[in-house]
Amino acid sequence: MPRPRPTQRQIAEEAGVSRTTVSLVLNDVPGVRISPETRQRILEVARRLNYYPDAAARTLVSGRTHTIGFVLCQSPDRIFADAFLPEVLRGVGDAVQENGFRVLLHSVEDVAAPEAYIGLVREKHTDGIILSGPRLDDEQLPHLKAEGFPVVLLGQLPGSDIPFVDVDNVGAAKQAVEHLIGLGHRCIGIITNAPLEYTAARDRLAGYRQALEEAGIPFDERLVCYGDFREESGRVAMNQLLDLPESPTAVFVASDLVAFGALVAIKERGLRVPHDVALVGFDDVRLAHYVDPPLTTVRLPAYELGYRAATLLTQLIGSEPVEEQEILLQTELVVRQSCGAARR
Amino acid sequence: MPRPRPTQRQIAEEAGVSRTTVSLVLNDVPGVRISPETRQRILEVARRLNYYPDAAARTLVSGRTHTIGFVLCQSPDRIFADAFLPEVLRGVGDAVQENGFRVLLHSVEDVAAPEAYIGLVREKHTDGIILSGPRLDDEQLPHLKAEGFPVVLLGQLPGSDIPFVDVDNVGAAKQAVEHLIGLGHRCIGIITNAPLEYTAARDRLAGYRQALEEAGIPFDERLVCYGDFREESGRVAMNQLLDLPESPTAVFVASDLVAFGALVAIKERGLRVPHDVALVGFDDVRLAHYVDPPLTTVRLPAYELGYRAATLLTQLIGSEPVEEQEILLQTELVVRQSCGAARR
DNA sequence: CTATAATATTAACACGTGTTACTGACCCGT
DNA sequence: ACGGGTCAGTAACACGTGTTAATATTATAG
Repeated sequence: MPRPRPTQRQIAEEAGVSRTTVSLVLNDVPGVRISPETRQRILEVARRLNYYPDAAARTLVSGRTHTIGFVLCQSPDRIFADAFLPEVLRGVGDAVQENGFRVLLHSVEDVAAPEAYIGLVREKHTDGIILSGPRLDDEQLPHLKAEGFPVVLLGQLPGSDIPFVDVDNVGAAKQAVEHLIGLGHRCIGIITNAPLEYTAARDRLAGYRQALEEAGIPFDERLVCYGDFREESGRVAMNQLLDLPESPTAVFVASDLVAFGALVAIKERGLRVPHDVALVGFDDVRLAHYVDPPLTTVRLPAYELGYRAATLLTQLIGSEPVEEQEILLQTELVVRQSCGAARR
Repeated sequence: MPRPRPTQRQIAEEAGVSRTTVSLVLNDVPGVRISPETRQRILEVARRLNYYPDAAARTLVSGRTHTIGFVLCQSPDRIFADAFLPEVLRGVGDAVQENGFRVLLHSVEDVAAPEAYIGLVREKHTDGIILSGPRLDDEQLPHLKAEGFPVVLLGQLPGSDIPFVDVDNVGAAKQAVEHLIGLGHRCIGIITNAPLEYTAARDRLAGYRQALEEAGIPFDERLVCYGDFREESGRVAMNQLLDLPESPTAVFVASDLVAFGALVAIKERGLRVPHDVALVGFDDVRLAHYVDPPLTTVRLPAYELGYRAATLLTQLIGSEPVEEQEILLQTELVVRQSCGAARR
């Protein structure tokens, strides 16, 4: 029969001391004087018995779980989020390990459901949570915020002052469009990644407008079309653009997936990329490297998103004074062939 | 200042009963008679105070965490595993939610490290673990097995009798090769997904041989080349095959990523797929749909892998008698254009 | 030699819950 | 009136740990 797990009591008995002393030694409590011999003896016994502290008991008495919750909201943009999830999780994992925390994963289908993820908090499974893909219709979030429970958003929630980590969508889009302008294009269209209810979509459109403005190119509403995460929406949108009397010579598509649809639409008309239409995408999905022609796009720092979010959260949990609680990460333009830069 | 979380004691006071009664009512303990009025009163107070039981206290006294660990071993085949991780995790998530469990995610860089994931178990964070990508050099696993700690492997470990869930690699490879044979090919090469130290690679090669044998096609060692997860290895291997005096008219590549490399090699020689060389891959990575020509491949049931593994684990934890503890999931051949079936 | 201080260790409480054995109260049949 | 039985509820223990206030022991100073 398997002997039971060793406890501090057993160590105490074998070492001939009280359980209190064992606890003090094992936790290396500062400001407490224990003789070196006793200390040594206890450590030896603990090692011999292969002692590990009981997480539940520790949590119960200390009130801290040393665990963070990673809440994954399965919105329509899940398709996009999925592509980066492994990288983001690696970042989160590395960060929490450095700080002695663990990760409780929780995916939520319907954020509106009252019991969505609140149990993680109320039952004290976690000391804080990362909310990936936060929604405005989230009923619970304001409560948590009000109670001072540590929360970090992966993504943004307009009008809330909850700490977040996100991509600098405005800057990234601006950079992409500037690149097209630099290649000599003056008539540049945009296909958004999603309807404008989504912050990311609005921001990327804003970046597009900023780039035009700074280059002195007038904004033309007809050159703006809307995607909805899915490939097919890109095909439809691109066809709209190509049907214009003056169709654009370049298009910034604010999502790689949508860009693939746009690519299909262009090919269906017998046109060529980048010769007839230059294309720049957004996300740098793995696929982007492989399509024909390889897609110029904006790379998201997925690993860093996770790493920074988890780091920020552990700081908040530790009540450390945190200088920046709203982090916008820079992106990187990956130039391939779809923009026409290579052929110059 | 935020008032403290309500406990059973507070409920007891407000309802004018003992704490024991509160516990009995909230847990709906069978075989205990409590008057309907008291019962009702307690439930109302609990609801009014927004009571949630404390997970740590519950775990401490019951010995059960209602949590499973998902241990992700980052082996060289991580590149492959990543592609399916989100789907697998969805499956795990759904299964555990149905059974009232949670998921503690833990990624491990170096399995050989003694403290790799053993803390999850020793500190009693979990009631059982799913080990994704188990390795033979795992020192801890035999101990856990010996102690009867519930473990389910996602993947196989030859020579161990630990419960596992995996893809039927032999059957899948056989099915793929049979398809090529059905299309009239007699000289069929294979590029493995990995060196033969990997069980999956051995099994897929075995499936290839079985298909040939049953069709009465002699096995030719020269038609076997080896990949190592990465694209580049596919390019090299395909070049070897194409350099043969009698080069194959069809090749089964036991990994999509490696197949992409093979595709490049073929194109570099000015040959065409499937006209000159037919190709079948393995995994059905998202990319497979997009390359030119779209890759015929074997689809892995990623969601189901996760779902079944988690379900099996919760059964083992509950000491339920489980009929099959070694589960091989069937795959699905996805016919696209790279195999030449479409043009018939 | 006594008063004070430093050192080494411990008893006792707290955390919030699950569970068992026990106590009253009440009713029934004789 | 009294033993036996159901009903409704409770006291008490257990789980393993962190932490504070107190105690025994020894050293130091006056």
